[in-house]
Amino acid sequence: MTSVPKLTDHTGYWMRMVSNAVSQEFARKVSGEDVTVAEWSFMRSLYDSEPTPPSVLAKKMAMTKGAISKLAERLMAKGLVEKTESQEDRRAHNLSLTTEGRAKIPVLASLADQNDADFFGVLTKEEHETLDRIMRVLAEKRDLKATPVD
Amino acid sequence: MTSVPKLTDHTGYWMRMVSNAVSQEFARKVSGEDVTVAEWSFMRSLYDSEPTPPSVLAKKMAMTKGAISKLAERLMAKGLVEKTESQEDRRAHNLSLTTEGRAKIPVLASLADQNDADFFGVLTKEEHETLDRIMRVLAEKRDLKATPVD
DNA sequence: TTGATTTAGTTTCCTAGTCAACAAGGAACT
DNA sequence: AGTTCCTTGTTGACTAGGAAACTAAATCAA
Repeated sequence: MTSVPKLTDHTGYWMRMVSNAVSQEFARKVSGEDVTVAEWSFMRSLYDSEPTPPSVLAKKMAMTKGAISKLAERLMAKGLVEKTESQEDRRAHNLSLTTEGRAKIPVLASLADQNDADFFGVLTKEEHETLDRIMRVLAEKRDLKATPVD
Repeated sequence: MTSVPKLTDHTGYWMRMVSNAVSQEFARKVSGEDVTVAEWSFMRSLYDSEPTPPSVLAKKMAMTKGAISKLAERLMAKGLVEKTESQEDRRAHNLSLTTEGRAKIPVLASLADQNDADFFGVLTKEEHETLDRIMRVLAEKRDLKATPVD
């Protein structure tokens, strides 16, 4: 018998399901701070290297510059990010967190910690470590460096 | 020192990254058959239980009925799915694969196999089995039953 | 220095979802 | 039967992102 494999026969299927659930739950958590997952990712990336041009953020987050442009605009509208014109290059500008934006970082980070704990806390320490290691191996093999967002 | 955890400190981060890469690569593969990942998932779900009402598909795929309605319309436009009116309930109808749609299933399924192999083939057999098991445990704990799509 | 090419960022159009409002049929209660 | 409530599916408004066209500025080449 040559039966067609089921959706559930693939590891990718389960990973997508779990990953989506993790993201959705995290989205729910951060929505209390009036922020989306993409916005958190943007802000956390910025936190490491302010001020930073949009083009660098785009690379870091593996998003198009168009998407970054719109994301930055939303964050500026919320007063969490600000733009400063570049001196050297009149096309360019740099993005930074506002005081308000920076103040949110530890709050959001602790929600991220909490989310990981909520999902992976059911695993044994060893299982969790194994999972983490395998994910990093897979990312490494594919040369995945960016911050995924959706 | 109370430093803020990095994005990369969370297992969820790596999982989202790997999962997105798996999905994107699969999307690329099935696009050659002029089908999206959501469409594949829809068709494969249907394959198990034709004919089936949209409402059941929505549950199975964890999508809103609105999304299913539009997805079904796209698939009908492509001639891969067809609709038959229900006899008992004049609001309802059932969805089935067309002959053409059914013929695509084994092709797409083998692309799914290929995709899993491409990504997880770099792991040892034991690692792959462990990963698969952990994913199923996590899905089980959260009572995740549906077919994720994006 | 001027013309061509490259780069930075924005904007427009498209896709694919959610959510909420809706129409219409069915079911249940009186 | 009539009223109310529930269920089925569709639609429209909205959101978030990608792709590509576009603008303006910088760089490079002759």
